[in-house]
Amino acid sequence: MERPRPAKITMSDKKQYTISELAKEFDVTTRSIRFYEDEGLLHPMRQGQSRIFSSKDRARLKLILRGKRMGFSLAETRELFELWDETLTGSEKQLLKTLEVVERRRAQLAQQKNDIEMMEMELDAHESRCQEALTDIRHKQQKATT
Amino acid sequence: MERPRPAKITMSDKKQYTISELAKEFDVTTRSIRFYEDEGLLHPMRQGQSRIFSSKDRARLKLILRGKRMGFSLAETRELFELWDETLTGSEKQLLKTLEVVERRRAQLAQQKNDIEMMEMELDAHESRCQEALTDIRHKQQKATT
DNA sequence: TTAGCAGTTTACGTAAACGTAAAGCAGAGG
DNA sequence: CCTCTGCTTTACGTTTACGTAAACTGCTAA
Repeated sequence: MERPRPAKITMSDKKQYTISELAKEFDVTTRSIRFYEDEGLLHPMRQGQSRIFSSKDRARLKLILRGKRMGFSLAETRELFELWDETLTGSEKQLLKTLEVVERRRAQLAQQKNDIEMMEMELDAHESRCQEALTDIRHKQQKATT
Repeated sequence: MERPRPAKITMSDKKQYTISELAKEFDVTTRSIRFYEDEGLLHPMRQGQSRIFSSKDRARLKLILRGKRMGFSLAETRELFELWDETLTGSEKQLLKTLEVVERRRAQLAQQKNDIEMMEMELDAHESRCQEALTDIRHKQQKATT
């Protein structure tokens, strides 16, 4: 009787996602995703009582996680989201404020790049010291066994 | 009677610091500094009951704060400190483990650099959109006043 | 029909990183 | 001598970002 399947959630082109799909893809718990929704960072639709996430939600989740890796709080990320959204509807004053925020973020990124470079240099230095200490130790072992 | 001042803590070459000096210099609260000590990240000497911080402590505080800007937890920073310290005394096994950790950090930094680049591109894009929206608005205002 | 997931809400628990209030000691200046 | 200022400890409070448990719903496979 091959009836057409009852309109599965997962369409072939994947414009929609279940909570566990996203959880698996990005390696976060469903709890976290729900929490992000509660905090106003994601706005999934509902089918019955189940959440359905759009590709926009997916993109946002990706941004949230990137923000976390960069040390941003959820509040900061939410602030960015809200600014982005206001870009479409905002007044001139709003837009100017947004540009200011963008500049501040840029400065922050510059600082972070600096921090990363310093950190890399230190890693280099300590790696060298480590290597030296290692060859030293091995040298001594060599001598001890002769 | 010009006696020599009673051995002031602050020598001219500044190898020692009080808690509030460091707090001011790095714009953190004294509470935070004490907390870092409690967590084993700083090890100030004592003069009576007052803390005296060495320039090593100062350097470490700088590293702690940099770590925070990069999104590191205090535990992660402490782990690094401990590894650095072990470099001097560690066994071969210890040193190899340290090298592993260094590699992991490097990978993390690479990821962060990537994240930052992406973020910068997005800031560029949104800034452009903002600028467009602004000229649009101003255009309309121009028309409205003619 | 029953069992078993996957999902839901509600709510209390927890770890990290401090904030903040209380209460006390110590030296310097008036 | 008294007070002020800075430092100290002790300890409870707070925010963020979830973890975890309980109890319920709805679909699907056996």
